[in-house]
Amino acid sequence: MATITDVSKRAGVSRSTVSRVVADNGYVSEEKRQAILEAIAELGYRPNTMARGLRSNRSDIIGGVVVNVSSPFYAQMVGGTQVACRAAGKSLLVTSGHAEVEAESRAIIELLDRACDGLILYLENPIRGDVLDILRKSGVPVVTIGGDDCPVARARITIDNFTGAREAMRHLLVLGHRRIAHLSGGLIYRDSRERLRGIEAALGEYGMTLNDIRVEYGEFEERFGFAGAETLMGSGGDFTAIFAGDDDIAAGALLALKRHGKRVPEDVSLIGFDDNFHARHLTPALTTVRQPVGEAGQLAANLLLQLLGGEQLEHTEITVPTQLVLRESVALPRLVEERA
Amino acid sequence: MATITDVSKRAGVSRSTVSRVVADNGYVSEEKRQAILEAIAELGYRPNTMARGLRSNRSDIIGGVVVNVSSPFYAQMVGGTQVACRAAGKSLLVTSGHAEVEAESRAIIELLDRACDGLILYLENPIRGDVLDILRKSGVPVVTIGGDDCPVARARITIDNFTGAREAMRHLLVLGHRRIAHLSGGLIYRDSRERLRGIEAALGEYGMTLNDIRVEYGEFEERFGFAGAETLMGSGGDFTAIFAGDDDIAAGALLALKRHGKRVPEDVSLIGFDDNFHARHLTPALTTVRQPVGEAGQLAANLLLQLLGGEQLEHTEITVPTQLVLRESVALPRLVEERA
DNA sequence: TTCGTTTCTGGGATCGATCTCACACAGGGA
DNA sequence: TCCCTGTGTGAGATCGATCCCAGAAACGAA
Repeated sequence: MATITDVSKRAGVSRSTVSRVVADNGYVSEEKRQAILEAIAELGYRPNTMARGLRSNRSDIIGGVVVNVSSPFYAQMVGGTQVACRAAGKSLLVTSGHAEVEAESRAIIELLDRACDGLILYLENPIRGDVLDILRKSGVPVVTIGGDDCPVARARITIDNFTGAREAMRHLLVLGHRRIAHLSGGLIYRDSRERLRGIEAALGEYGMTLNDIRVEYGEFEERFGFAGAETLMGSGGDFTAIFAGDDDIAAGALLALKRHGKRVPEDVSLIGFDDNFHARHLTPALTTVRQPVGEAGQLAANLLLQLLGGEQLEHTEITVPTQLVLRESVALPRLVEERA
Repeated sequence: MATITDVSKRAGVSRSTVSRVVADNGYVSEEKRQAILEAIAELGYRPNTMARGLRSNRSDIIGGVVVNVSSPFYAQMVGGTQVACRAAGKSLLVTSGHAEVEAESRAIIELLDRACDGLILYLENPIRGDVLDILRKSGVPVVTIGGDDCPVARARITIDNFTGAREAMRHLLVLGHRRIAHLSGGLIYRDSRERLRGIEAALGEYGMTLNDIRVEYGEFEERFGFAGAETLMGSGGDFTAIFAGDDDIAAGALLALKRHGKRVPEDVSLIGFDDNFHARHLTPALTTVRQPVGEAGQLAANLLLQLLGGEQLEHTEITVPTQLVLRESVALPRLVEERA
């Protein structure tokens, strides 16, 4: 591989001058600039990122941590982030945190070791104290998506789970549903808690509280949707609508409902959250709340790039809106009464 | 940040000795080793990856190119690769090639610039000549997944599209289907071509050729599935089964079939390819061919790691098997005759 | 002419590790 | 005694860039 010295010799100038041309700063005569560019082309010179990084303490790498890169949800987010990074000439190095403190900690440390210029974190746990210290000491700017408030984060993207869940719940309430069940992804997840708050808010508008509906807690997984719906039906089954914590849960619930001969939406209305890849492929197509995941990832990247550009955005918080997507899985509850 | 010199001073030894302890090679007395480890812990020393990389010409980064990181299919592959890389203490840097020559070329160059120790490439186009030269000159080991034969690849993972498609087609033929349509993802994709070969092979076993079935060419997209099925039905619709190029196409076709009042599988059997996230969520659940994408990604990483370990695997080729997954979308064709 | 400013260039230190080499010493074996 | 091998250690070169600084040249203004 050709080095900057090779180029400088070929062009008959010093390394400094070559460096100036490559970095496009400082004064260089047009004549030498041309000679250098020519030499670069002839030798196929590409600057050594390691050497550059070592000296300048920048890597042009943005580090990212998400729960799981292989899940479609996070993949979409990463995709959005990558688009923004690429446009700015940065590479994106992404790691999975698997929603475990230990893995998340290691992921952050690894990225820091790689001398990332900045980090985008989607964590499920609060950052461990020692990692927080290292992070703070490193001075690397951090943007978080979702997750809890992180003391080192200079900016934060929040997905509006609250409003999304409130809208979804309102939708059911407006149509006249009152006997409603919610299959929650579990209180350990901030997302779940936010959604519950949204549900509560909607109920409040109708003079109801969470106590007036049936709530089951589980995991963000299809099998919980199935099991949860089974439980609901086992114990009376007196409900006209199910609000699932996410689309996977909804898919499981749908299976269970069908197994019990319940028609959706004629007998039971079903609503999900996420608008993931298979929401519209379910039968009936699932009414759900769309999260603009890719946009969130892109926004996070742009905020980080601004920070890297020297802009001061202390504790900026951007909330990206969710959107209720009406499909076929929700209907008026009176259809149930008619059958009865 | 503490440097190796800080550690050496604190422990009262030379940098060389510290380096030996960190790299765990060469002779170091137990006494000094302890002192050094202590100093490392106290100072929170972490070796600078840039400096190390610059000197040793290794980055411990594996580079990957896939078509599109945000698609679930590739995300799964990347997930598998990452697991293997992590286990070996390597980071994975992935970029999207978007199935375009230009983007794929840039992606490879970028990874090379990052001094990746090795590359895993899932490309849709043959590598451009100039990139090939750079790649060759760099001496970086390359493993390809799918895609065309790549001259620089030291090993290659192939997903057995041929056998998968043959099995799927056989499945239809064994059940008695003869009037069959195939919605191909398009001849520009190697995968499509392989699948067509598989289809041909199965047909051959029954004394038939591709001319005996109806083939429509399009894209690996749901809307082609819809349009393709519409076309089929528009022109007579004399078929008892559709073999879709992939599950997205199948999903589109299913929509079109339903729209025309065709029941699946009673009126028309439908079979897909991929076993992607929504295959089993369709109604009826889709019979399809599973591609072990994650495993392929993992295998590729392991091969690359072997290469990095110095093993000679010139032109190794591993074919990972596909598997027919029987669900609900295929039935005997005679049901159609009965209705008629 | 002198001074100041702008333009242009190269020397050399520097980033933080690795790695080769020289050397010291201990313990055998001939 | 001499030599060899194995063990342990540090000095210093090196990787390939960046970047500060000194200084030259050109130009105009005073």
